[in-house]
Amino acid sequence: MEETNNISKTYNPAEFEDKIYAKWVENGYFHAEPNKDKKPFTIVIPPPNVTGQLHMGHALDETLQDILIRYKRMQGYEALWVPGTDHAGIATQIKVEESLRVNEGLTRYDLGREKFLERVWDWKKKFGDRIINQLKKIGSSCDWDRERFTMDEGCSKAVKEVFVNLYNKGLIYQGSRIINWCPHCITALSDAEVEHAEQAGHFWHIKYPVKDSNEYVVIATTRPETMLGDTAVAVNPDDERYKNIIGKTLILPLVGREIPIIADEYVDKEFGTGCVKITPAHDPNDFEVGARHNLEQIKVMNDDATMNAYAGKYEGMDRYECRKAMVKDLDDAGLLVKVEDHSHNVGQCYRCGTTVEPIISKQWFVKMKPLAKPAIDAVKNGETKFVPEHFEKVYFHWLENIRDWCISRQLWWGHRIPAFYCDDCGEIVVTKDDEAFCPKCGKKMRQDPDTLDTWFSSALWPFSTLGWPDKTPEFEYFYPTSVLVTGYDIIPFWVMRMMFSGIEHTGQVPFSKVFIHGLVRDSQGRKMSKSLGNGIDPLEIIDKYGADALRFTLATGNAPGNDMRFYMERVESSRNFANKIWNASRFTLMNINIKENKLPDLSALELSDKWILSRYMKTVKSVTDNLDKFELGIALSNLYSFIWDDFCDWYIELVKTRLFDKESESGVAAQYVLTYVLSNTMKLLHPFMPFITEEIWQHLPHTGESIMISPWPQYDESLVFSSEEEQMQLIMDAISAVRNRRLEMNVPPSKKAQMILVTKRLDIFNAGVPFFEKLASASAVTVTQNKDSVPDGAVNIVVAEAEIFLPMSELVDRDKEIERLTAEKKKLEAEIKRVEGKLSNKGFVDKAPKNIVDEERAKGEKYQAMLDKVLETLSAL
RNA sequence: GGGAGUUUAGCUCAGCUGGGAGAGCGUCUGCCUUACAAGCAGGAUGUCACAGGUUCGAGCCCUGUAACUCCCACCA
Repeated sequence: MEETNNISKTYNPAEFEDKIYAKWVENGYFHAEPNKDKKPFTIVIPPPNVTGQLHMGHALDETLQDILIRYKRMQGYEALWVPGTDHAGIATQIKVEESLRVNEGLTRYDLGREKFLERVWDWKKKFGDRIINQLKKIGSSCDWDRERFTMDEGCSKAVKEVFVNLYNKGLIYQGSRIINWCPHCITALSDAEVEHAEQAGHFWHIKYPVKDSNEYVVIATTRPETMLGDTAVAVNPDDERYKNIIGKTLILPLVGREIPIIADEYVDKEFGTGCVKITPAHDPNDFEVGARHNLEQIKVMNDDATMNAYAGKYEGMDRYECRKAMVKDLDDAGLLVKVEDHSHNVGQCYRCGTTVEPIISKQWFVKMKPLAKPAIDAVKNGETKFVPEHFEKVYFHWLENIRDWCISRQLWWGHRIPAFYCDDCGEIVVTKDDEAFCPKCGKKMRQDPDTLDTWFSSALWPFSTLGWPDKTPEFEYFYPTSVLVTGYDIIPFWVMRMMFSGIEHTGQVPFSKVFIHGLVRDSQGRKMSKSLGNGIDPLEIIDKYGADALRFTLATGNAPGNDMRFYMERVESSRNFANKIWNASRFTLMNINIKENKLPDLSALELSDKWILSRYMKTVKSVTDNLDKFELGIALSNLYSFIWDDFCDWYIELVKTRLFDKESESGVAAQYVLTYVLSNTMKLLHPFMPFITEEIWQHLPHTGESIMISPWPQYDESLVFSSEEEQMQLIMDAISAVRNRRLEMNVPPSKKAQMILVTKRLDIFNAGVPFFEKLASASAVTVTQNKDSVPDGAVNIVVAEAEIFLPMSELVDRDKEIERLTAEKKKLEAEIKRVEGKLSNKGFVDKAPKNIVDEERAKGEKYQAMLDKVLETLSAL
């Protein structure tokens, strides 16, 4: 990064972003090592799925993390950002199967497990690399030496360690229970992986005849096909209507099987007919009832939700086909009493949208209650804090209502379950070893064919990536991590599971802060999705507007945890901001010939210098404070207005005259201040817009290799000049007032005018003379205490502490002037009335803080003085 | 059926512990002022959803109402 003042005329991020990133990587600035002399600051990336490419939500997530990590790095922390990707079991397997089907007409079974997995690894390589490249384009300062993958060797080791430990503690068990089954993905799902959607359905009322009698009961069901697996009908024991038939036997229609009528508290007398068919193999409640009454469990479906042999004549039909056929048969048999419309919630697979089937199945589970408790406590006692805080409620709600976690998946892509079976004697061994021999008969054992829920490995990510279960120096130093940055939609899947896993396996919470952000939506507020085709590719935005503009857009105008809308006008305005910075820097470079970046002696500072330094210091403070509070949007908007309004619109304009005379003492001082403020402001902006700030910083006089490893600006009280700020404010207000009047009177800027400023505060306004000349189109300025020199009929402007006259009597329209002054008078009187109202309120004067009361008094005096002048002018007319 | 969030300028949104309503975009007026027309200067636009309450003082705190959004939920 050579030092030159030749900086291209227009802001063109494509010219330097990639080059700068390559330099950063080359110099190892992103790399972190355990370092006793520094405090660690650690973030592990929420690993993007290797299913495809990054979307705008990722861009937001990465931008926020990069802002935090760069900020802390500059503050002197040993800042580590661990990058990586997630194997995303179901999601990736579906993608690869789909591509196999479309491109080659093959299924995974055609290839076989081993060959299929090779294909998935190919896919992983391709998309994993693409994702890493996208991360780099955004500017992410990840430690690429520590890039991880949820199925790499280390993560696999951690997974086995955890599985075996939990198994040995009795916290992992195998059992036959009702789970959510996706017939399309052919696998079990956890509760979190099921989305519920309201669906229009029916309530079928069906007669079940009582054996050896003309009696019958009527049950109501939304899933008639499951009656093939009914093994009882239940009524409430207190239901008078049915008391006398408890214990009798029913003939299951269409099947002919005999089933008992049982009594169970579970049945709600008020709902439906008060009789409930019990299908223990296909419904979680019925499963419980069945268990209490020792009922047989008859599973009537295959894994793909077609009916099996227990369905008799319906065998081979799809579940919905079967439903239709059965309803018709029941109707034909006169057993269908009525059909009601009924909308109810149906579970759908979160990956493919297929309606899940609750089904009995032998799976592996994690016992959640003992793990949930400490995870709840850790947030309750503040060891881990959510930002914004209200997301803790979501977290608590999940953990407090949690049921055991089904972790086995009938997929090929994922961590193989480390359990081995002996086909001869049925012995089970759970081990970290890759193979096992039966402890009883010595025979080589068969490994469980299933894999683990993707989230099982993601749950270990904060420590598996740092070397756990080994006590590596990295683990010892960087763990627990500092902040987790993620979207609120992923709290139940991931945040919660990392929490209880971290506490259980490392004895420590995995992170002390959880910084939650919202979703990125399209311009109409809709979720960006493939099916709607409304997604915007972050890379396209970067190509066109630059990564800095994208980052600015994502980091601004939004409070933590809230969703945001993304649209091009916002990106354009971000790019315009970058362009503004670019040009202000170009101006600076064109006007300095100093070689050092330092401040001149305080004695050399002029009013405007003190003003901008003071404003700058306040910006340092607000940006730092807001970053510490995760208020990135506020921090950034403070910087925006400091740069654009204070630095560009005022300071640069104020010092132009001095800069024309580069060699003068005043000109040199201006160069130093200009350079100092710009360069340090670039530091404040660097976490948000890393590329442009580096590019500019490199061109300015500097010490050190890169802005990204330069120290974060410190707040320095000695550079806060409050009275100069106030003085400058009065001058600026006067300038604005003159500009306003001139525009009102249609005076072109090219027409200069004499200006007489009457004030009692010569000390304040004398310093403003050059500024009035430069910025208020004044040809000659007179600052005086009396009105003697004011010609008759001059244009009059009343401002705080002064009255300004422009001798342009030919432009003054007496009637209009009276009208304007009357309006002014009204306004001032209203203000005075408001202030007086407050001050005459005894409660206010007595109870309000003194500084507030004093402020009001001062305002009152100021407005009164202005009103007096307005009245004076008015009466003269 | 629970729970959360939102409601502020034409649009999109800020507004930190209560002390005279803000930004960006759009719009209107005037400017090619040699850093920037991706710009400069100036202007207009708000019963801060509604109704109560607390307070000297409420966009902000409390209660209730309405609308929208989201999450959770085994009434068959």
